Amino acid sequence: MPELPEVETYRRYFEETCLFQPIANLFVEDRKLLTTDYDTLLVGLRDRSFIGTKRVGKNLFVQLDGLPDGESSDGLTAPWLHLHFGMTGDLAYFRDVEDTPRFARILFFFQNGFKLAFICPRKFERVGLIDTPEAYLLRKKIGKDGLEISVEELAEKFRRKAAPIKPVLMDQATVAGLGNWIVDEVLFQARLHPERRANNLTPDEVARLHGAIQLVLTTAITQEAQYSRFPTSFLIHAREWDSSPYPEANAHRSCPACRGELTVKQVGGRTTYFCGACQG
DNA sequence: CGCTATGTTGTTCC
DNA sequence: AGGAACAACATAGC
Repeated sequence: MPELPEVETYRRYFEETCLFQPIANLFVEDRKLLTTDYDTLLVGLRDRSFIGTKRVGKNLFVQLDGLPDGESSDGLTAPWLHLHFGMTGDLAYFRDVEDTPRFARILFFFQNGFKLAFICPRKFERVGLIDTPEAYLLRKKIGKDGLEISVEELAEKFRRKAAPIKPVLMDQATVAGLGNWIVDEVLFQARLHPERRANNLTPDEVARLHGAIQLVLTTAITQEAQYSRFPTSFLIHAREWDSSPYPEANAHRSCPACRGELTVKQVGGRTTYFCGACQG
């Protein structure tokens, strides 16, 4: 699930549940999930509290109390926790042990008895301490957030990209937060073929694309990324991850605009849904 | 059993 | 050098 709208939903959930409670302990099932070694992470978290959150693209940053932003007095601590949800990550805040969700491979124990589970079904998720979100984003070459980028900035990113527009939009350096299904939805809403070359788009097409990014992201966040609640004009329903007992039927779901048959093919190495008629 | 998967990264090849 | 293509990662679910 975790593209930008899901991570934004997790961020709000985290803010509502986990702030201003000292941390007592930490459980990590598999240290491969950590980007900071376990002992350093435990020392950095214990007796501290989360005091705020920030999100850029699919990255969630959580600020810890006790140290000024970006400073590390003893070399063992850092003031921000970074979480990346991979393909299947999720959060769950709970108190009773019997409510521990499946795949809760990382647990933060608060001193008030509540716990935060970082649910990691496929172990593609990552957690660790960082100095500052800004330094992390720079190091990882992550571009502007999808909700923040301007049409001019987007056009500039496309200017020298000969690749198909789909992988260019998937690249977090172009714009942060768009993943496979959102890019398909954005291209459908903008009525652009996923294999159009990024540097061949007209200014009007770039403007449409920018508008579609805003539309899809804001719609998804408003619905808390519950796909079934999205407007019927959205292509997402052709995927229907949660409700289709017949996968082969999905590939032949019709276009929400013209009711023509959808095309399903690999573009940029990912399964891509589009309407050849509407997105010609 | 075989296939696919919402993401990122490292390698290889131009 | 820079970019594009693709395999690999680890596991679940169908």
